[in-house]
Amino acid sequence: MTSLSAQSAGSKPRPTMRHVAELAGVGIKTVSRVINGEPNVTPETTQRVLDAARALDYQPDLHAGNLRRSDRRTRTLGLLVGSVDNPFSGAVHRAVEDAAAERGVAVFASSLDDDPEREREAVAAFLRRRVDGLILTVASADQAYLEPELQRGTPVVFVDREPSGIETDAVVSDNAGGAARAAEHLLAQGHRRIAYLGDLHSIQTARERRRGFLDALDRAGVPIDESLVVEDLHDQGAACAALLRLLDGSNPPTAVFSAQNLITIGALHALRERGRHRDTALVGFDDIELADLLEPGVTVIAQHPDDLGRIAAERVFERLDGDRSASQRIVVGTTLIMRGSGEISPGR
Amino acid sequence: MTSLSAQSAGSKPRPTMRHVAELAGVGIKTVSRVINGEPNVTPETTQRVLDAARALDYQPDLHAGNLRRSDRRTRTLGLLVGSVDNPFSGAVHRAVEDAAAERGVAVFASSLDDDPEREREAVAAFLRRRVDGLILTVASADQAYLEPELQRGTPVVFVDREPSGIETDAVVSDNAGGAARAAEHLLAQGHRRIAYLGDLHSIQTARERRRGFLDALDRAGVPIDESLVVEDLHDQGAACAALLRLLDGSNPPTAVFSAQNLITIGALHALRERGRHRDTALVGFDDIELADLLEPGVTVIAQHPDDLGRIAAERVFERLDGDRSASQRIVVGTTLIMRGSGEISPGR
DNA sequence: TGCCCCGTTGACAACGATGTCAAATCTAGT
DNA sequence: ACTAGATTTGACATCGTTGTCAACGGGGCA
Repeated sequence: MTSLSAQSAGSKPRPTMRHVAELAGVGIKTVSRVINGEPNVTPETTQRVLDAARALDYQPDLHAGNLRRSDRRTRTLGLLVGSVDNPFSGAVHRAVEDAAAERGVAVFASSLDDDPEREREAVAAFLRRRVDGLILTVASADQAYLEPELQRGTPVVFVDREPSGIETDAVVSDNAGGAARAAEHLLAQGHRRIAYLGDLHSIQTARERRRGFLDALDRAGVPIDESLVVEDLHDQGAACAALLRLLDGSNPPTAVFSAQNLITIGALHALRERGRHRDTALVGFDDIELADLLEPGVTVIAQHPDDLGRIAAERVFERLDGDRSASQRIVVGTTLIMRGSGEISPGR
Repeated sequence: MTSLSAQSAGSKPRPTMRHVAELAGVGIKTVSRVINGEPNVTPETTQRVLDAARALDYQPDLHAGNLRRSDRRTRTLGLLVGSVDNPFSGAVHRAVEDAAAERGVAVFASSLDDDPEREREAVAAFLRRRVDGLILTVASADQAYLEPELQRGTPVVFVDREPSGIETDAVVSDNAGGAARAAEHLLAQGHRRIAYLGDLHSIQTARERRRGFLDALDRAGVPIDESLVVEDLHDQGAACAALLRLLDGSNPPTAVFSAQNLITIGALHALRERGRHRDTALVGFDDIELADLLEPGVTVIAQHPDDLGRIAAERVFERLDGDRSASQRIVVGTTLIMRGSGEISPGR
């Protein structure tokens, strides 16, 4: 007969160590020992416990254990990226996940959307869940609010963008260097009127890329036409519209540097729309899928998001393993991939 | 002077409600009331507690609370997708995240890589962390192992692929219908020799797409040339190689249906490599970025991963809110997007 | 003035697990 | 056969929080 005092919604209660212990006829601590592979349990006892655990489909409660355990590790990481459906973020995420999974660590992922408020909320959500470490892409102007958490020993590693107002590890692309490389490449083709299409000025990497680009023009002694430097483009549509405006102007650029993947896609649309894709050079920052199949292929300064993610995760685990050395700023290089669009000369 | 009995690594201890209570000069239960916004606390007491919490940078421990709380909700979801760096998965993930964030729920994301073992490990990792619900894309042949968890009342919703060996909610694309639509579209252009490039036969959606495709040919009375039906292609390289082989054969296809996004990209490479992209028709299953900028544009059967993710998340939350109705199988339609490649006729 | 009631507060047990420690059992050595 | 020492086992406190419940104090009413 089934018990009359069943659960409310017909759902069986979740088994605990106590249930397993009862069924196996041992003490609860012995179950704990078996589940955690601690020594000094006879093979027969071990087997009885394992059988009981299997019979009840017992799953240990990591958080209850963590509450009492001395290391206080939840084996959980918090990851904040631009957006989980952006390919760049996806690659970072995947690299972090791989490094984490290897160590039995699960990853909370959140999307930032370049919103400082989402940043704060995501971090708070991570901390309430007692993640062992944080890997963050940030949008706020100042991350000093993380200082107390850092003092408590929680590893915090910044990825993609550098921290401000706080001293901690960071893994970033060589944004200025990559942008300069793009500018130099276009200058080498003979271009002098190069448009710059950039992301929100509030984003640290966007400022870096702009700086690298402008510095390179400066070094080459090319005067800067302010009307060709457009910032605060945050999606394909805005980028497309901005470039259309430049192309339709009286003195259009002969080359374009688009400083982010979505902006590059918007620029590609604008060039096609005006039929200028074969005579206007284009170099994009960040690689894009299918760039090699377009005609012309899209020349890009490729970042290495997988390296960013992997290295950031490794920093976190090194810190968790006791590394107390000074915080590092690790710069990952970029790679110029020539596919055609960046090798168009201004002659026409 | 600083205390001599400081922390080992110079890290301050994490404050608990007890510390806040002490600093505010109140009982610990009063702190709990304030933090959780429970009624019956005077404004002055509330203020003192909030000040103390702020001063200590107190963050409540969600898991400790959950242990005692009656609802036993961790406000956490487990999401298993193909791979977090696949654009389709990214869109599903983003939709789930948005629905979850709205409710203060955090999301664990894991990549499946179509590996049954990873599936089991990811699910176990989720359950040890006591997620409130599971949204799963699966690779195993049978998910009966989830039955006990389902009995305990944990909502489990399958996304993208249907469950097997278990009765629960599922949100899937109309795979057979979409594949049939692709076949019909190519047939309508006059094609009779249409190649099928499919994913691993072990994947349920791959079998569905193959079935839909073959059934459509059958209905049209077009004989099936087995040599044109290639399965078990799991990445760009394999797809590219397979299509090259077909193109180099004595009787190449006049049209190609590529049944998955990576396969479509591999097919595009193969067609370019042989210079056949303007005379061989191509329809891909699943939309791909930049498909509209290629020449010809890539005709696709677009899925709606954002809808899949959003609806799956909604199902989970409805179940959590007490919905005990029979499990549903929700089918999300696909959309044929004509961009040129699918409208090439066999004539040449 | 005295009583009741309600708003406010805190002591205490409990959630599911692990660390500590002592009790029980076994082994071996004399 | 007896004891020392090692091995196996479980009772109990505890982690940070919330649910229960009782105590306290003040206001309103008879």
